Amino acid sequence: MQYQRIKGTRDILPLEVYQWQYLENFLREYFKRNNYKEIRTPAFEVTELFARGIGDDTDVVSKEMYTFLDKGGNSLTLKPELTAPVMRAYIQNNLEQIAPLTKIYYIDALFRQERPQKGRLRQFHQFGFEILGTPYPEADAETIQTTYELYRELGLKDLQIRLNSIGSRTSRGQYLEILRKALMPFREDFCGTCQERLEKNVLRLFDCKVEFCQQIMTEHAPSILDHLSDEDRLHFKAVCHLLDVSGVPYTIDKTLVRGLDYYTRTTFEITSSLLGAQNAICGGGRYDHLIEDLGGKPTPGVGVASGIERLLLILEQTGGFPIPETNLIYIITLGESARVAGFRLVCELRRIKLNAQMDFLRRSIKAQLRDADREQANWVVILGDEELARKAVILKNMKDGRQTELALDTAAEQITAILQNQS
RNA sequence: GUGAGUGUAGCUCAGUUUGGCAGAGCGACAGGUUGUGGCCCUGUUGGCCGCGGGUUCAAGUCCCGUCACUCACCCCA
Repeated sequence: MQYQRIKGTRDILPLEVYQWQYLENFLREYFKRNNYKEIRTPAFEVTELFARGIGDDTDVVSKEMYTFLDKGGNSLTLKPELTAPVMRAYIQNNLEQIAPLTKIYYIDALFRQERPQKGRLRQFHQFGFEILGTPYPEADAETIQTTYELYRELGLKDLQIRLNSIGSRTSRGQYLEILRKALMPFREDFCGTCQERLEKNVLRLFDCKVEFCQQIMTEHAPSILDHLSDEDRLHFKAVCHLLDVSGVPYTIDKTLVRGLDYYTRTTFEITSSLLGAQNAICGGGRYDHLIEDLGGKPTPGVGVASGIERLLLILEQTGGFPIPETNLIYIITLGESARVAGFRLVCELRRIKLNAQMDFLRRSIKAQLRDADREQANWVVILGDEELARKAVILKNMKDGRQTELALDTAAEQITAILQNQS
């Protein structure tokens, strides 16, 4: 048996890696343009960080983490999520001392031990960004607007933005009691998992796909939006207004509850019909207590995380990738001494920063040309013993097939001149 | 953790119903053109039919087991 990839991981092969590079280049340029600075954190952290940050009772922490003991007996975990590590770095490095407001982004690999399916992997990648230091709705609105605009620039269409407020911690606590009380009378009518949810995590009842459960919920579940504090309501209205003003389309979905414990007030999610059952391309929201929960000074924050594999899945279907340019100059040689001269020419071209390559398989001219074509070379240099004898090379344009003869000694300079002339 | 589907050439898949020589297209390689790519034509290469056991004169095909992958549930990006 050959060695195999670990379940839920993927090889990114040479022919598809340009898609990743295209996206990564775009993201770095986009974030630079929007004045976000990159942050990179280690691949693993102490397990405690995630238990505290994400919440012990969440699925991510309770059953999906890659956790192990190091030789010192410390419990460490491959990061299943990025906000908590970024907050740890923010606190540990006193970033709040540098400026009262911090805008940071990241592109990174994450690990969760789940059953893989479409758009879900055990090692997957996210990019995301965070705005730290402000409680005001402008930051919430910028987070959503910036994410939406990013997708729009990539050419994505038919995105649904779902927006909700789950209130501050106090008003949410009160609401959860009201919700539980309102649903208790129907306890027996719910499906098995929902009966458990009623005990452990009432908010999740909104997610159930069983029709009858949904019917009970629409008929009898009070909306969180009716139980927000005045401050929460004003904040939410302000976020909506700013989105209206900036032309970002959204729908308020009072059933949207994010699965991580740290969220307060604003939560949102953007979905695409081009994905499978896991149709969220990103999710995010406000977290006003996370930093203090992790031992920092009370600092409000808001942010978003977007799945890179899911984004690529969409771009693949919409033909969102530009064709990569090679600018390859392929040197074809025929004969022993021509091969040596050709090698020299390749080196010379590379020295002046041109993309040059020669055949290493000593193939026929036909095979070398076929290879040049496959490699999408724009130009081919043909150098056989015949040409060598008269100190010349043939330069062939692969687009129109025309050939000209150049002097071997000055071939590199002449090629440079031709390329410059052309563009 | 639960459920369903699929495993045959490098890739995409026929062949399984009704057991009887292991197939196609694409790709790769070569020839058609003494030293000229793509298009076309011809040929060549390429297989533990996922793995193990069973039934049978005979198994890719039927039976049992097992592994892997995919999709879905839970939950999330």
